[in-house]
Formats: sequence, structure tokens, C-alpha cells
Amino acid sequence: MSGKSGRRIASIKEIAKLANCSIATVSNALNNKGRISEEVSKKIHRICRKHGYTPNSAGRMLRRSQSETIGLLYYPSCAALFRNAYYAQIMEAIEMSLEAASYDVLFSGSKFHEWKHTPPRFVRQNKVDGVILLGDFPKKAVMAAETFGLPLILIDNHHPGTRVDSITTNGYQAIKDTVQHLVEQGHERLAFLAYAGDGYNASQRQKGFEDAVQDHGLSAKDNQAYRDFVDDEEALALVQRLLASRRPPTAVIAVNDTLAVYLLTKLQNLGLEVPKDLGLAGFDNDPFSRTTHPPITTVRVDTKELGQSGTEILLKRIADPDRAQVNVQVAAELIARESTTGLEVPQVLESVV
Amino acid sequence: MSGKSGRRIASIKEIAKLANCSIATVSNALNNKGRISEEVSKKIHRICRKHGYTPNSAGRMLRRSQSETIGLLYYPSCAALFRNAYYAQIMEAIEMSLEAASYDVLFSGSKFHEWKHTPPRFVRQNKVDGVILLGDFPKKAVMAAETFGLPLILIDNHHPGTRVDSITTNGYQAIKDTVQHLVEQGHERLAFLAYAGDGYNASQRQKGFEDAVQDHGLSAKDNQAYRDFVDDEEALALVQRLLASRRPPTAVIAVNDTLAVYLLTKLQNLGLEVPKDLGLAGFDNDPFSRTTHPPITTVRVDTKELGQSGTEILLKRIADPDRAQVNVQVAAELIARESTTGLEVPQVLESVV
DNA sequence: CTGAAAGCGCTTACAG
DNA sequence: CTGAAAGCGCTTACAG
Repeated sequence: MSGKSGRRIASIKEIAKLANCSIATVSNALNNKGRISEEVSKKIHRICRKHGYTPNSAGRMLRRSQSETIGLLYYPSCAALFRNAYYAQIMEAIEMSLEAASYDVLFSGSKFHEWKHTPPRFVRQNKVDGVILLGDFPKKAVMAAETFGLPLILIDNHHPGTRVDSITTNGYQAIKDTVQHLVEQGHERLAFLAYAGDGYNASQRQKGFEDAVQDHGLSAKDNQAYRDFVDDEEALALVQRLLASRRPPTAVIAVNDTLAVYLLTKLQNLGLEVPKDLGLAGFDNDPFSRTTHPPITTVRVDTKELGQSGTEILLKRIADPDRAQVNVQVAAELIARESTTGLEVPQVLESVV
Repeated sequence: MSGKSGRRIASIKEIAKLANCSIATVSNALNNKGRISEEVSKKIHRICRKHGYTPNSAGRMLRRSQSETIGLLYYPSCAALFRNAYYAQIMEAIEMSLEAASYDVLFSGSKFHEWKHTPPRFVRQNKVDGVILLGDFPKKAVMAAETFGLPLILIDNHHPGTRVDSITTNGYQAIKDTVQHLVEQGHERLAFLAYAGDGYNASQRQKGFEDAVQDHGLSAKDNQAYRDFVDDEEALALVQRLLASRRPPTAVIAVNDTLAVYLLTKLQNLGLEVPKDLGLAGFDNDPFSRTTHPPITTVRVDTKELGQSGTEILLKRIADPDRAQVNVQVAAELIARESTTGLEVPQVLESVV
């Protein structure tokens, strides 16, 4: 019944009374500060445990001017990221790391245009000690966030011009691996597809694609990257145009699995066979990519590492604001599946990073 | 440049100085309390806006002993729910409603066994004014939560024995609709499948199944509900046993889409054809259920309504703790797809609720 | 080793 | 209509 005896204790005063000492001593004991006799300290801890007492955060926040809370900001919106299993995994890792560090996580659904000119409410109210930026924030959003005057971390995104810590996946190398795999399967004409609006990650992947094309001595003309569509429908139309061209691609690399799954489903409805008529690869190892028929070749991103290390970087920044800027890259692993192999049993290739 | 001029204002004192008045007047103006001259009030608001000032939450919390923050608790774990698009949608709706009401959302990754005997940290610290319970909490967890002494709401779950407000989907009627649809397709032998551990929702759906079987005058022996498996693998084994029996089911209703998708994928790998050899229906309208081949018949849950109304109920409870207990049921809609119809173009049936 | 006192930023009776 | 003062629960120099 520990922690349940009677009503919850409201304040340090009551503990002090029960322990027959001053509130200063209770505070010191609980924070392991100052010189306190073993005996008194033990008694205080025992009483607190018995009554399930934890210092009121408002009082502590006010005095210490820190909240032990981290704010989470999304781009383009919380809604968009919640729908995505990929980000959900990152958020899960963030949550676990912060929980372990005794920090709470505060959500904000506020969108960039809302804090373009004035920081989000939880920042103005001093409710958070630092902010995690999750999603494909454009540079000016990151610059706006810098004016918060709070420690920041960009998770799964990066902007070379800013002074913000970041952690990203090495998409450059991963797409190189994807191209190599496709070449090994006999492909010579590839297309890389990314939305026009996509930021850092898409650019890295595109660069990996282009460099790999060059490395393998493939024709630049027959192996192009396309960034001139804004949504899935336009992407589909683009692929259809490409397939109808004189020298159509034999495989398509989509910037992520959401797009890859969409293309697969739609192309199949149009009578196309994957991988026979067209190879298809994605990125993220979204759960979806496994359940399609055939399963889709993809790249496994270490979402746990992104969330966990990202959180640690932020906490270090909070502890030491003058610390040197940190930008981490995490390796990713190609997962070859039937959408490019045509084999019944998926063949897993280790990345060469 | 509003809200950006110079460093952020730290306190009400500075505003008072700028406005040439006392902090009491600033506070009253900002909270629209007491009698204040139009002129002074306007000046104060203008200055606050100019400097992007919002009252420090710690000071306000301490004084008012309320936090304008709601805590979110998951079952079985935050990890489990984050992976599920269905819960993500509910969380999105919760977030939006609370944002609109100027409440923040605090996450906790803490699991039930951690707050079995002592409330989660954010409760002990008085960081939240109320708690949302999201997921399939067992009754004793809800009872433990009742000891927090805080307003609670169960979203997508219900426990008849408790005094906790709740909002759930009418799964009873929805499964009745599913059975009706299957009967219309000519099925006479159905199986309903739910995990052994599942709580309220599964029981409601099971009851809907059993009542529908009776309503349609189907053989109880050939139309059974199964609750004797704990994971997807055991469920698959069960279905295989059923299919090998003397009078095998011609269609299976899975308690949710996660299970339905799993069964579809695995059964197809074993050479079975859906819906030719076996009809298959799920629940939740998970995005997955649309991308499988064939798409899976399911039930669309109004996740937005669950999250939004659930939040509103909680806020009303906070405003009036003595309010009568509220338990809401939301209608759900059957979505017939090829996994039970065999048609190329999915046929959408309206529910009869 | 322990405690009295100040003060973090706010709101709210109360006095004027 | 406005302001001085108390006090929410804590931590932290400082005195003893």
C-alpha cells in the first residue's frame, strides 16, 4: 500500500512536519545537497516514499527556472507525422530516452506559420527547456526556431547554414547501395523520384543516386532524378510518361515507402507487373512495404538510434549551451525484397557503410 | 517583426514598468478581470503583443494550482500505440482539440506496472489537470488511475464497474453489420477471432457477432467466436485448424485490421485465395487494409470524433468535477471491399445505426 | 549538520 | 479604477 496511505501529500511543509525538520532540510535531502546526517536523510526519504511525495513541479520550476520538460514541434504538422509509422517510431524512441532522463515530453500541434513571428505558446510560457524539431522543416523555420533562445535539435533533418545540432540518416550511401543492388540485378535504366518540396533527405538521396549512376558508368540520360511533382498522383503520371517513352526505366527508386507503396498499388491496377515489368524500391522500411504483394525493396532507417541519440544530444546541449555544434549521421541498411529481386524468399543484403 | 523586438520579456514586472502601472493591473488586464480602464488595458495588451509576452506558466501554475496541461497514458505502452495508425489518428484529434482549448499535452511512456502502486511522475508533480487513458486498460489499471484524484477519461475503452467517463465505438452494431454483409454474400459459416487478452471492444464485437448469428438463424456450432489465442501466430494456426476441419468457415472476421492483414498475407503465402477460398473482414479501417491485395473489408471508426469528444468530456469534467458520469458511444460504418465481395470496384455500404 | 529567510512569477482578496 | 501585499511550493545562499 506504499504511496496510497491517505490523500496525496501536497507540499514539502507537510513532509517537514512529519520528519520534524525544516523544509530546507527536506529539500536538501531530496536533492542530495548539502551536509545532512544519514539518519535524517533516510527518515525523510522514507516518509516521502510512504506518502508518494514528489516535489511540486511548479514550485521547482519557478525557483530553478527550468521545467524538466522538452517540447516537440512538427513539420508540416503533427497530423502529418502521426499518420506516418516512420515518425511514430522516432517519437517512441524520443519518449523512452526522455522518460529515462526524467524529462517529460510536451506536444504542440502548432504549425510553422503559427510560430513564424512569435514562438509557440509552450516556449513563451517557459514550459520547456529545449525543443525537438521533427520533420522536414525548411531553413527559415529552423532560423525562426533559433530565435526562441532555447536549445534545439533537428532530428532526421539538417540545414548546413544553421547553428543547430542535428542527427540524420546517411541516405546518400543508402541510395548508392540501392543503385548497386539494382545494377547487380541487371538494370541499366533507373529513375529516382522525390517530391518537389522535399528537403535535405531527398537531396542527399538524389545526390547518392546521381553519384552512383556515374560510378557505375551508366548513361546520365537514361538514369535521371525527377523532382518535378508535388503529390502522389503527379508522381504516378510521371512514371506513366516515363514508361511510355522510347527508353523507359526498368526500375524506379522512390524517395520513401509511402510513395513506393502508392506507385505499386496503382501500377498494378493498371496491369503492370512488379518486378517483371518494372523494379521498384523505396526508403524507410515502413511496415507497409512488407505487406504489399510483392514486398518492396527498401532501406531500413535506424529510427531508434535517431530518436535516442537525438535526445541525448539535446540534453547535452541543455547542460552545456556553449558546447560545439554537433551533426551526426547514422548508417542505414538496404533490404532487398521481391519488388526488385523477383525471388520468393527475400534476400537481405548488409550495407557496406 | 512583432514579438521579435529585442530579447524575450521575462516577467510581468517588466511589462508593468513599460506600461507605467502595477503588476496587479497587468495581470487583471491580461485575464480580463476586475475593472480596468479601456485605455490602460489596451496599452498593456499592445505592449505584451509587441514583446511576445505570455505569462510564465510556472508562476501561474503555482498560484492557481492548475497547469493547463493534460497527461496522456497508454496501455499497454506508448510504443505499442505509436506503431498503430489507428491510435495515431485518435492522438491527432486529441492534440487538435486540446490545442484549441489552450491546453498542452504531456506524454508519459510509463507503463501500468510502473504506476500500479504510485501515480506516474507527472501526476505526483502536479503537472497535469487531467488524464486521458488511451488503449485497452484492464479494469484494475482504471481503478488505480481513479486514485490519482484527477479527472479522467477513457478513450476507446470502457469499464462498466468504474466511475470514469468514457467514449467508445459501437462495435456491437458494426460487427452485426459485417455479419449481415457476409450473409448477403452467401456465407453461412463464419468465425470471429479476437485475442484472449482483449478487453471491452473485443467483447462488444464478439457479442455483436453472436447476436447476429442468432438473428440470422445461423448454426451456432458452425459460427463460433474464438478467443483462445494470444498472438498473430497462434491465430494463424487456429485458422489453419478451422480450415482443415469438417465444416470449415467460409469467412473470418478478425477483431482488427492488424490481425486481418497478417492473416491475409500469411494465408496467401500458403496458397489460399481471398475471397475465393475464404472471405476476410477486419476492423478499424487501418490504412494497411486498403493497400493489401485484395483490399480488406473493414469498419471505419470515427477516430476524430473519439479524440475530439473525448477531450471535450474531460475538459467539462475538469470544469465541474461533480458532473454526472458520461459514457458515449459513437457509430461506425462498414466498408465492404474485395476481400469479401470479390468485385473489382469496392462497394461501400452505409451502416444502419 | 540544520534552519530562517529571501525570492522565483504570478493571482487575488483587500484597501483606497 | 488602481496598487500594495500576501502567498502558492520550492531552492539556495547564509547564519548558526
